[in-house]
Amino acid sequence: MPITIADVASRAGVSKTTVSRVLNGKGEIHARTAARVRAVIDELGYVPSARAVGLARGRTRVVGMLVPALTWPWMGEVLQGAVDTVESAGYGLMLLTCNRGEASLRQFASQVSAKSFDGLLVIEPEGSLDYIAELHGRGLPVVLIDDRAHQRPFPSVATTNRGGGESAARHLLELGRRRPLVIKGCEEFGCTQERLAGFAETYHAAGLPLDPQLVVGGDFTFDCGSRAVSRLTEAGIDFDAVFAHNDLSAGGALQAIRATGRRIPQDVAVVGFDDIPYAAHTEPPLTTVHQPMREMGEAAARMLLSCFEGVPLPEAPSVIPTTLIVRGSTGVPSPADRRAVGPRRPEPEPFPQIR
Amino acid sequence: MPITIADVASRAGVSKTTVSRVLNGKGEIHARTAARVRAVIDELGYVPSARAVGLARGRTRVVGMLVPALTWPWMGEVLQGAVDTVESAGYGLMLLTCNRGEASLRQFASQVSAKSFDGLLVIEPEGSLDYIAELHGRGLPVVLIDDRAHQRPFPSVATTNRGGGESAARHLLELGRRRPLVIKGCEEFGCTQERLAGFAETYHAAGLPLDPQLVVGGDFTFDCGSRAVSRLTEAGIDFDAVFAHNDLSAGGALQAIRATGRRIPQDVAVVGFDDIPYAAHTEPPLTTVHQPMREMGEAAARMLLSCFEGVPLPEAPSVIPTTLIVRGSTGVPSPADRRAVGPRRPEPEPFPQIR
DNA sequence: CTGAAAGCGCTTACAG
DNA sequence: CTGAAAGCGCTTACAG
Repeated sequence: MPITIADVASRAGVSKTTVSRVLNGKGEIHARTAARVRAVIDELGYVPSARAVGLARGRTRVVGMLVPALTWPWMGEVLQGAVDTVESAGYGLMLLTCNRGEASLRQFASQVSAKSFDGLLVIEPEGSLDYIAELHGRGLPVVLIDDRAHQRPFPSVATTNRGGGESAARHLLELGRRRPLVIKGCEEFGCTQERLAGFAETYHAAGLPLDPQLVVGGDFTFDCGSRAVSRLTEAGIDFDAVFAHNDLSAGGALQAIRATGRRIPQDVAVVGFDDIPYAAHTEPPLTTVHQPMREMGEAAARMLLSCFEGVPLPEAPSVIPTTLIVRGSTGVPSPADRRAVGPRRPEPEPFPQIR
Repeated sequence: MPITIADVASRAGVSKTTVSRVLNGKGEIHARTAARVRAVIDELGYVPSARAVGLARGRTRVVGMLVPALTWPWMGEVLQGAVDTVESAGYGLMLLTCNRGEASLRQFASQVSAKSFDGLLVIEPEGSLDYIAELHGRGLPVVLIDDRAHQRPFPSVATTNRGGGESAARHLLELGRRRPLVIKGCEEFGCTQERLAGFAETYHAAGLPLDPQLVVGGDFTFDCGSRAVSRLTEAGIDFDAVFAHNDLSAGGALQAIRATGRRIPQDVAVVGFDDIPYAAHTEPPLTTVHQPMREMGEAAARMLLSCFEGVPLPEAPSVIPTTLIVRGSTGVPSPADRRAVGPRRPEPEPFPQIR
């Protein structure tokens, strides 16, 4: 009983062709006819069936978004950016995951084969990068939100992980810290390498190459941060700063340092990476490198949408810079205080993090 | 050039009808014929077009999920539960938001009219509950993840907000706390009322009705928690415990209490609500009422899917209980320690919260 | 057990 | 400026 284009046509006394033309603004139509058709459309509250339009036109007006996990702390921001952009353009966003092993990759592949979406947004496809590359090769529009795209020409959005590492190093150097401890992220992520490289090079250039003992492995968890600090402290290896590759591990470091009785930032200054909401609430609040997650989601979605409009996808990554956010863990006394250092300060975005 | 059912049919030397029957396992088919068709399907890697199947069958095999915001700390868990369940059933999950005012509600409405999905999962529709109710009335399968559904018969999944408040109260009573401060959530959420009611009744039943001065408004933010504590402290109003309606505001309370030099839990015991990952990392770690967000997402998705299979949606809410998680903020000495109290302890789920 | 044909609800040459 | 007809890729009575 849902109303169709045929209902509109007969009620307006025109053909379905004419209704379709009014709907899509194609072809010349007598103003009076168009007005009449529009009136009927409004009267009946007619909306074309997405299925039928999709079949006839060969596209779905749906964007797929493949994510590794929905529970990572910054994932909501990326998603929000992407979904806002996609919806504003009148598209839908289909959420896809393929982190439940082989079976779920098959699921994903069959969604692709079924042509359930016109293009794909992908966040850090760990195991599936090759498959994604193949899809891209076969003509499916794909935009990555990832760093590893640097390696091959691939449409993607990235941030300045290396630059972020540099800014953290410059900040700690300005504070006179000579022996920073680096707590790395998972090795398999490109961002880990970049953040380390930027940080290490800056210290090296300042005549203070990193002590290899002070560059320790981590896995982006709170626990890896606190363990790293405890281990070095027990081993009697000294450090006067910490650069952790994400905020969670920085938070772990913060707690472990305080547990040993050292003061932050006087004895040890701590810098994280990400700027998730948690960073503003540690004790003291965490200085960190802000990643523009929401903006990256928006930019990736915009790229994909304009590709649908015929704009070719750029092969070089679109890079949105990080920003150093200085808080108490490196020296600002008041917990409420917060200032940005660097070329651009992100808008004072509201983080709607209630409940 | 994508291959269609016609390609498979001609290559297998049968009609499209037969291919369709093999695909869908309908009707009697000669074993040999079926095998041949299946071989061709595999050989060609044929997957039916979702658009065409949708149009022919009148359903999309897509579930819509309407969320108020993607950046709330527990949203990822709900989403993960829903998407896992939906994908395992071979369905897709279309993410919808309508929090950008009137325009975005229209966007949503038009997705509904376009019949872009077969059913809808809805999380706490603040402004749109009436519209959702109307859609449900018109026959769109809808499952709510919300508490307010209690009020009208509506298929929904909820948790024991009242019971959670009770368990918090019992725990604090056992610890001998007689003057608890309650930091409420936003008034417009049903959960706020329920959590307060359960807590207040339990204290009342123990002969210790709450002091009205100690029940203060809040908005689920970190800041509202710290402000509430500071304000009462300055006013010289005494309390020996805090029950905050979410973990963020409990975290704020925690910091403010420590800032005044009082010890936790010796001087003030603190209990939160939600059990987001943050709760395990406060100083001291936060005792809190665990909400089964992922399970709620899964349950809601399962309800909707079985409705597609013909099982009628229950009008009474499906309730998944909360669990009290006891940590250092009410008395466990070691930060690593954690034990569950109550009828059911949630599985020791891995929170994949890396990066 | 199998197939020709109509139909799902649109769009788009093609013809006028 | 407008419409009849074919087509998008499937499913489903209907007939055999």
